[in-house]
Amino acid sequence: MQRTGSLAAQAYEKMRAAIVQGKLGPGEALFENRIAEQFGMSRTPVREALQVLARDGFVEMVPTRGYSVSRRSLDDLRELFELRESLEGMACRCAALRATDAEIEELERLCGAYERAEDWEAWAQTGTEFHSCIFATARNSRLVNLLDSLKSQTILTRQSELRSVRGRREEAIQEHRAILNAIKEHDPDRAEREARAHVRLSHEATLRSFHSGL
Amino acid sequence: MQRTGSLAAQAYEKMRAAIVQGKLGPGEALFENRIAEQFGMSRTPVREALQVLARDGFVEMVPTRGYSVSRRSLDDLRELFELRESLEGMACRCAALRATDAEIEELERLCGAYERAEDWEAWAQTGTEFHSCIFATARNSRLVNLLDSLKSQTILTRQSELRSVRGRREEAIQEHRAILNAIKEHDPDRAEREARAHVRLSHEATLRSFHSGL
DNA sequence: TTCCATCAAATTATCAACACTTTAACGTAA
DNA sequence: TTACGTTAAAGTGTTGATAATTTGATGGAA
Repeated sequence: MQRTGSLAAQAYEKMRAAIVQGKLGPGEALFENRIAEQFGMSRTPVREALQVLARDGFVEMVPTRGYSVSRRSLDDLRELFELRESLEGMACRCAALRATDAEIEELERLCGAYERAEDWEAWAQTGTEFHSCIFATARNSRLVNLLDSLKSQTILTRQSELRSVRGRREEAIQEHRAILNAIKEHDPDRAEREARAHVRLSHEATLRSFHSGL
Repeated sequence: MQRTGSLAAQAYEKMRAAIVQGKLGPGEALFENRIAEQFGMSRTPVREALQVLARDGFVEMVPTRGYSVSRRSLDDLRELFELRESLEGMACRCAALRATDAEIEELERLCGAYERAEDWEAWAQTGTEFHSCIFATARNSRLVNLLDSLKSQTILTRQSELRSVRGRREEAIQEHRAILNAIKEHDPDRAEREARAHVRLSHEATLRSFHSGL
């Protein structure tokens, strides 16, 4: 699917935004023809977008019956974090094995930028850059694709986590630093362990942020 | 995509088979119209099948430019096995945490069937059933989907591994048994460790089978 | 009442045709 | 000769229409 410009890509983005923002509630049925009419395009790009949304876990698809917005639950959150723990752990392991001096330098720079970020937007930005750099260092394109897909599904939770859990940012900084140090020393076991701990703590913080309102 | 009957599903299966069997060589360009003509259907289901094949890693897609059969390489093999190690490890960890007595009994039965299997077809069948049962026990639908997709990409290598590497089957039996024991004792750390070792050894055996001819 | 067959409405699956984009060949001029 | 603009061929992106499927309502028979 063309990432920009194509109607399919536009339909994907619109629907994803609507789901993430809660404008489309969990379990709500989605009909190709109505959405196509609403977006002012034919059913084909809508259909394509729906299939990608299904792949990414935003909607559920039943052949010859239709689509509906995925019902999010704490179980879904658990599934996502289990996957992230597994995959980010492996990514950091591989990064520790394969990082060049230049990449380590770049990671050092990004980690510093993350620590110095002042507002919430900058945290999100630099944090994402740091993670992306690690994933690139892992030299596994399939892993990167999967983590990209997972990331888009956890965008909402990430915001609430960093924003509403007191002291979470300071913890996250330390965890990033620990991962970086393990990669610097080319210690794959420790890199994986630290990365998985980071994801687990993030999961716990997210759950706390849910309990405390949201 | 409808799993049976639908033209899109048929197109998917035909193309996947052609790629796995080498009838479509790596890098070969795939054109919607020619394939549609060849299969006696319109471009729509072909297009849909190509997009799913792209998701599954069998073909590469460049927007507005077209599709081509993925170029397989030792690097691809490495990527796939790294993912399997990560995900199967997590699956076995979760299974050890969550297995009920009934599930353990079922796993025991399947493991026994695997050990008693006589011909090559039966090994493949019972081995797949054993793995599937573990994945179901892990209670993570996304994990299962990903592993399904990965499995379909490693079908060719699995055959050569078990068939051509002497003693690999006996090793695999022991490894399965070790995983099962860890799950039985609800020891997630050991279950994950054994599963990852199993995947790593499988990777090594596959590489050996490549060296020894194929 | 309850079960089953039938039918109509709604929706997905597929098709053939049209519109846009990319590529590469060709010709022209510096 | 080489660089560059033009253009036609080929292929993907999109459309609106048609075919096939599913679902639930309706009505009759056991």
